[in-house]
Amino acid sequence: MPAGFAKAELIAVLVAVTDNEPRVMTLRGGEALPSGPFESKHRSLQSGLRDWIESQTGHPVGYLEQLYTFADKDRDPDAPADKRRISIGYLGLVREQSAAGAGRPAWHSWYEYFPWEDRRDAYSAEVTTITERLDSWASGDPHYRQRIDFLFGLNGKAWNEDLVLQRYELMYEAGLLDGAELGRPMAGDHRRILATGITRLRAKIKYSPVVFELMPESFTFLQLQRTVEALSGLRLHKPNFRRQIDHQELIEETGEMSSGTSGRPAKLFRYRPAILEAQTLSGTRLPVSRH
Amino acid sequence: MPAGFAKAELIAVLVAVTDNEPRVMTLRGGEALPSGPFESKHRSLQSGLRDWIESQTGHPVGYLEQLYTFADKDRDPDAPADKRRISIGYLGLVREQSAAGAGRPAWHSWYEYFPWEDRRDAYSAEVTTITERLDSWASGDPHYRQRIDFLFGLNGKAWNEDLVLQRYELMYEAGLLDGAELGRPMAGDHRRILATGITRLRAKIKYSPVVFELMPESFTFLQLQRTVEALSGLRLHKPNFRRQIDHQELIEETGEMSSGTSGRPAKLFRYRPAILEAQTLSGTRLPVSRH
DNA sequence: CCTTTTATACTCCTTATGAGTACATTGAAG
DNA sequence: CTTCAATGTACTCATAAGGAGTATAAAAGG
Repeated sequence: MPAGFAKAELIAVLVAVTDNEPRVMTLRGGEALPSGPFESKHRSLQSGLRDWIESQTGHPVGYLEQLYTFADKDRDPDAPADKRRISIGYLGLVREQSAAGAGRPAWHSWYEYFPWEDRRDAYSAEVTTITERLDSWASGDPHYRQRIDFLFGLNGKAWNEDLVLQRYELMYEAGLLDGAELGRPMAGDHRRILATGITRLRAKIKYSPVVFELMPESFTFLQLQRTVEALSGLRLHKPNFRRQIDHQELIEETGEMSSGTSGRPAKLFRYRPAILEAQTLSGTRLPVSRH
Repeated sequence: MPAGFAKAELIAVLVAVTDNEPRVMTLRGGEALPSGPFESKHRSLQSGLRDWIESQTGHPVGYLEQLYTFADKDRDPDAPADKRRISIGYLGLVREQSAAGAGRPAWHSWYEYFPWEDRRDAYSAEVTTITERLDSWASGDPHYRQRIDFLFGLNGKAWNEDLVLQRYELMYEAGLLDGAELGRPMAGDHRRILATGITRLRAKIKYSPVVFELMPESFTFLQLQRTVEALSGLRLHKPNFRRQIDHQELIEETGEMSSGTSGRPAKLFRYRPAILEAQTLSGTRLPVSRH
């Protein structure tokens, strides 16, 4: 086979949020991400993947974007060099998990695989284990010390929820992921691909209204907040969250009220995709000169 | 050949800034981006590409990141379906253009290909041509009207320099790119790949210190500003640019002064990569609750 | 000496954001 | 029926960041 030919497949990180847990679609009892060979019948990868996902989950994919193409040699140590496997990863958001599609997919909380990424409540016991083991691995090297502090928010540094992949890679490098003690493993490099997806999504919710792809038609402020909290793994300040959302004019009242919950009923809102154009919220951080 | 095998190649958007112009490395007289077959000898795509670029340009690549994987069917209409070409695109930044490497690469300003993206000074004549032709294409459809206004900053909307790819795709859809009148064409879909690279870089300079990969060892504030202006295609407000930069503590004085220019000599600065950890500047836009 | 060009330091005002307080409604426990 | 827990909603206050413009300093060149 001439150089330049390789086995190509698609692999999907499909996310939904149910019961305030971010869930990812898995196969093989939760140890693999859905993937399949690169089919040639569709015009684009995107449209082909979209069809495939809808047949699997029974739900339309609200949002789909290319994540990353994984092709390093060490992902598949046994494969011959000229048949290196290329996986084109996609991140997809679906509105809710389905009962059962063709492949009977199972949805698992992504914190099963990355328990240390959930900082909504008390840190899990794993966190101290991790930092202790990282400490002994670094054995006083100031360069690694600084990196650990930065990635895990230690010694005065703030925790940054976006650094999912970098934390995973440090732990991998330190040999903490060989056993099954720290989070649930996955086949091959699927857990790294999942980490890539979480990283992308956590970054994205800050400057783009993708969260609404995960919300039902109408929802309360608190439901929206809980969804963002689930994704970011952080607790948010309620009044400030409200202020930020309605300052952006992304949602509007439906006129209905929530019911069935304890506490005072809340107004229901819906997303206003009409405003979608103005979405590129952040816009500029450059000090532009407007004359 | 079984399904799942495809021809894979690497393609690079290599950027340098010289004489206040953002330049991209090209082959074949400026009509193609450098690309090559997927070689299997390196551990990762990244390291293989890095070596290749250094041999081509004679300069080390300061920064290299994966851009996007292009695989749509219509990029190569003549190819049989089962031999679809997959191109893995990378964005690389080099410090200056070299005299001549092995492949005698030529550097062209990226505004040759996208003249409408340069808004540093008076808009080029092309801009009015474009909006007129888009207008007649949209022929009053309010949906397209709104999209044109948003993408090109018309009718009260602000120009957003990040929407390079979206503008290119709208123009493509409207059939404005068939001839050679609007910017210089490139082979195949290379111009779209370049648009993807520019889009990524323009977004990136806002929240990450990648600009410094394009700067010489020491530089003045104005040189830095001119580089950012070249990349973003915008004029910046000088005092505010200064304030923003030194507020971030990314650079420090070398102690030297600039010379040889007209006007008052300026202090020279250097980048402080020591602070690189704290780079993730933007950090949070979520109203986190810190207890 | 005066003009041009670049460098650098401020001021002013508005908006965004972190943090906390106060009060309103509901259902459930006692 | 009262109280409380849980949720919803409206504020205030202080600080930081950002847009816009002004003022002064230091060089080169006529």
